[in-house]
Parts: sequence; structure tokens; C-alpha cells
Amino acid sequence: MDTPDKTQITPTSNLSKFEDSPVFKYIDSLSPIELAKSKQADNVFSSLAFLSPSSLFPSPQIGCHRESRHHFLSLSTSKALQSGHESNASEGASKVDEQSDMYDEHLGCLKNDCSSKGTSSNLLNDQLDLATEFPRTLKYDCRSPEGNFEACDEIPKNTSVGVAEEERSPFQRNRDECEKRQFHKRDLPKKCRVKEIDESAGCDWVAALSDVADMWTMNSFIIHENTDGQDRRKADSGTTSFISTIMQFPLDNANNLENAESGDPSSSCKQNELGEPVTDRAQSILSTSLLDKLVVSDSGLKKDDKEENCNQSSHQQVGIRRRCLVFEKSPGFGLHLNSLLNISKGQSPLSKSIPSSMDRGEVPDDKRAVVTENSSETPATLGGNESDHNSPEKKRQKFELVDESAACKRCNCKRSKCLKLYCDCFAAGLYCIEPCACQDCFNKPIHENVVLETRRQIESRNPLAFAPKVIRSTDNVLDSLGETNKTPASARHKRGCNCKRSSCLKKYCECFQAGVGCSLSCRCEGCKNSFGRKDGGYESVYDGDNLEAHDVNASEEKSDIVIGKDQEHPHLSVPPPDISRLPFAYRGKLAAFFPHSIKSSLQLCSTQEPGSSDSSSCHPGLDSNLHGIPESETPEIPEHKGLTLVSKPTSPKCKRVSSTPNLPCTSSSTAWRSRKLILRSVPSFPPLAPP
DNA sequence: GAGTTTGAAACT
DNA sequence: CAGTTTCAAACTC
Repeated sequence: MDTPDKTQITPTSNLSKFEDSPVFKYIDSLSPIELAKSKQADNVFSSLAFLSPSSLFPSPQIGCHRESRHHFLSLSTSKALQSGHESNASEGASKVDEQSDMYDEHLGCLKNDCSSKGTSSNLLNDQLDLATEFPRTLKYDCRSPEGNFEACDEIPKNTSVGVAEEERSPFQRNRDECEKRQFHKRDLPKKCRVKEIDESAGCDWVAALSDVADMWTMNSFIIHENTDGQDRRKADSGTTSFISTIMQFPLDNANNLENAESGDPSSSCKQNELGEPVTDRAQSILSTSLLDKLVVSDSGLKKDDKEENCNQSSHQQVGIRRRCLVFEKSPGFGLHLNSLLNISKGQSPLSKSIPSSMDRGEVPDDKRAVVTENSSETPATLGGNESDHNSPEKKRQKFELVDESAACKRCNCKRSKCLKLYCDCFAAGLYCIEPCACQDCFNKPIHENVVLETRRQIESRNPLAFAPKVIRSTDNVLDSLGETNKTPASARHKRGCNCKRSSCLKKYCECFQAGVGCSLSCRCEGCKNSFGRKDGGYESVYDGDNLEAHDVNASEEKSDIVIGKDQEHPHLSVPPPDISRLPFAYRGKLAAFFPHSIKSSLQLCSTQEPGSSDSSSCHPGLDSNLHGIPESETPEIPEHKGLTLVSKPTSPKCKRVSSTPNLPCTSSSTAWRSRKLILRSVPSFPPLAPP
């Protein structure tokens, strides 16, 4: 393909020179398209001008979330680029299109359905466009003949990885990177993970970063302008340190962001993620800051590759930074609510001990909850390490402990493509991740559009489909449901179960699984729910007063109830609810119901210095937000005061029992990293209040 | 690990 | 809305 000499056309000035060249004029005279292309490129340049080439290159460090950025960032540009370079991109795009067609095909039915409804077809089409444009954009970015992205070629030249990567499709790379990240996650020393966690604490800094986007871009630009190795190093380190500075963004700024949540798009990652109208400024700012964050990582990689010849340790560090960057930017374009909330939770007052405990290889608290659950009678294991999980019966434990996303749902879907509520991950609003054994899974970030659209459809059928299934009340909410006996945490399954043969004593029963008693709304037969029978009977002993006392810290304390019960009543013939699987789901749904509150608390938390030893200001923030939600923001039964949503998080009791502090941040970080919060789906929730 | 049971979700 | 089918988790062996 006739591409200009890429070395000549790096920055804008070079581009101008190039356009002034006789060759260009000749080409220009031959093809009016070329002229248009140039102009488009200029337009594009306004947003991409100072982007690092590497930031546009779908390199490993960019990982799975890259496409998301393109969804809201580069789409306009991709169109412009695409129009001008269709021929250039077509080759690469064809491959990608095959994959895009994959979910295009899947979307076919959805599309038709939407068309029939005549409501969201346009939106869907847009999403379809995005789905196909994104890969093209990626491809284009890497091979752009426009000199702007010089280093796109530079990186592959300098890194064998880059060369190999470039030969594969962006989707393939993205997918592989997801896997790589999982791999790294497992194999990296825990110490490194600690650093990662600490750095990832700034996950919600995207908004804050927007304010300094220009500085970022300058830094990144310097990196590429500088040919001197030392200078490059300086620039890199400077940029990196700048990141650190950013990561320590003061609290008040975050509060400002929170205050500006609705008004200032740049302050709301969600809004960008939501796919709803976002201002150009927000897009550009956000994208710029995000991209430039990537630049830092990339430049670091280049330095390592060039000067240390792919030193492995450097790669590890780079790997960490990569993940942190991906992690950091996640909120901007595809977070998972569950992850968000977990992060908030993760920055609980005890998170200050993350490093030390991680170094000791101790089990995070939320993972300890898993241990507690699975070995309820061996509290000694609470502070145990992985050596405790070698026995076959503890396979699952070990699995969950080894896997950082301990509390994440996993599915094994074979036919639903993980796009139905059958899929636990999907139902919980989670993307499927590596531990899932699902087949033909579409519930992945790369199929974000499919996922979101499917969610929309399901929600259109049942607005509460993704809402928390369990509600909790301190007063008359349950009475309104015909429930009079206050059972554990006064929580009830919203819809009730329909058990016929399990007597509501197994996890087949949703009520039981959720750790709540059956209510009159249940249609179960022979209910023997140990958490509370439908007929009002009580199989197990609970301290109602204590339970009510937990209302203050509902999300934290519920599991205490459950685990406490289990520990205090080991005679129960059935295991306690699977706590390890609940927190994400419930928190996620909780977040979906109270996005503002969650966001606020997150912002509050994120204001915390990464690795800060004092996160006390964070955790209460979450709680206060969760419990101080304005009634106007409680879509479900807003008229009922005291209504809270049951969350089944980690065991506070474990916290107390354990000698090691709570480490929810570990799983939080992982969850954040490995799954994207579907904030976009939050606003898709229809008003749940009665019309 | 394979097969069975179960009940929710989806479909008609 | 009820009946049926599909589905995947839970469970059993």
C-alpha cells in the first residue's frame, strides 16, 4: 500500500510539510479524496493530535478496555479516519469485521426486535456501527499512513511483542490481553499486586485527570519528541511521577467532582460510559486524560524494551502499570457497578493494611468469608493461607482464594451465550471472566453492545430483572408484601420463590440462597426455609434486635448475620447461603439502584491517596450514601422509609475474628480490573416507582 | 466428573 | 396468565 514515509510525518508540523511536498500535491491532484482525508485528519488531530502513538496502538498494555474508549472517544474520529482510509483499513478491518459480524449476527434478532418496537433501533444501529468501527479504528490507528502515529510503527519495531501483536486482530489482542492480565495477576508476586492495588485505588481519577489532560499530553508529546534516551527516561519518569501526583488528588477536588456530577460531564465517568449524550468536552477531556495515561505506560515500556532489552522485571513493572492504567481508566467507559462498590468497600478503614497482609500471603477478608463459609467450623482458617486449601474438598475454596476475583460470580453457561438471566454473571451485571467456563460467551467487554442491548431488552420485559432480588426493610415494607414476621435482617425475596421439592432448604431456592426467609409472596410448597418459613414459622434462631441494629451498616453487617448464624448453628442441615457469591451481585444491584450514591461514595473513596493508610473517610462515606439515599433516588418502593437492599458482603465477623485486616480491596481491584461496570445500564433502568 | 434434580427464566 | 420448554446451578453419586 502506498503509504507516506512514516518517519517524516510525526507531528502536525511534519504533516503540514508533507502536505506541501510535491509528492503530496501530486497525489492530491489525483484524488480529491486525499484532500478531504487530509482535512479530516486535521480535524481528527484536534482530539488525537497529541495522543501518544502507542496510545492508539492496541498494544497489550491497553488491553481489554481499549475498545470501550473508542466507543465514546474515537468514534467520531474513526469515522473521519475511516472515510479517508477505507482502503487502507479495509484489509485489516475485514478480519475484524468477521468478528464484528459475530455479534452483528447475534444482534440481528435484537435489532429486528428493536426495529419492531421502533424505539431504540437507532441507538442500536449506532452501537452496531460502533462495534464495527472500533476495530477498524484500531486497525487503522496502528497502520495509519498519517504520520501522526509514528510510534505505532516504532513500537513494533522495538518490541518483539509488538510485532507479534500487530499481526493479530485487535480483538484477538484484546482477548489475549485479558487472558494475559489474568495470568499476570496470578503469577505476579503478591508484593506487586499490592502495588497494583495501591495504584488502582485511583481508579476513579479519570475525572480528576481531565483537568490536567493538557499537561499529560505535553508530557507524552515530549516523550516522543525526545530522541535522547535519557531525556526520554526523564520524560517518562516525570510523567509517571505526575501520575502519582494526580493519583493523590486532594479530597476536595473529588468532592467537587461529586458535586458537579450532574453538571460537569468530565466529572462523571458514568455519564461517559452510559452512552448517553455526553458533551464533546467531556469526551475529549476524558479521552485525552485516559489516553495520556496510557502513554505513560507505553513510554515506560518502550524505555524498558530499548534500554533493558526486554528485561523481565521491567516487564513485570510495566505489566503492573498496564493493569493499573487499564484499571484506572475503566471507570471511564465500562465499569462494573459491582466493582465500583467493591472498590468503595475495598477502601474500608482496614484497607490500610493491604500491603502487609498481602505480603504475608494472607487471605483477604472477603475471601476469608469464603473460607468461613466453606469451613464454618474451622475459624482457624480465617487467617490461613493457601496451604490450607489443598484438600480436594477445598478445591473451590482454593480456587476462590487463588483467584483474586474471589467474590465474583462464575458461570458455566453453554447455550445462553451468557446473555440471559440464566447466567449468573449476566444476571449480576457482571461480565464473564476467565474463571467462567461458559461457551460462546457474549458477556464480555468486547461484546459490550450486545450485552447492553440484551440487558435493555430484558429490562424492557421486566424492569426489575436486574434489580436486587432481595429487599430489606426495618418497618412496613415487608408488611406490605404480606410479610409480618421479621426474619433474618427482615429481608425477603422480592418476587418470592416457587420451590416444589426442595422445601426451600437448598440453594435451588432463591430465598434460601439469598439467606432470607420465604414470604407470602412465595409460592413454595412445603416450605421449610431455615431463614424463615412462608407460613411464619421459624426454623432458625435469630436475634432480631441485633439484626435490626445492623441496619445502620446494612451492607456490612448482613453477612455477619449469615455467618454468625452458621457458626452458631452448625446443626443446620443445610449450608449457609453462598456468601462468596453474593456480595458482588447484591452490591452491583445496589449500585444499579443508587448509582449516584455509589458514585459519590466512590469519588469520596477515590480521593483517598492510593495506598493511603487512612481510608476511614471512605467507608463511612459508602455507608452514609447507601443509607442516606434520598427517597427520590430509590426507585423501588421509595415511599417506604427504612428500606434498604440486602447486601451479602464479606463477613465482618471474620474481620473481627481475624488477626489480619480486611482486604476487600483485593477482590475489588480484581473485579474492577477484570470486569467492567456496566454503568451504562444504570440509566436504562426505567423508573421503578409506580407511575 | 458425570448424571440428576431443581426451579428460574424464557417462551408459547 | 398459565402451561411448557429451556437453561444452568445445585446437588448426588
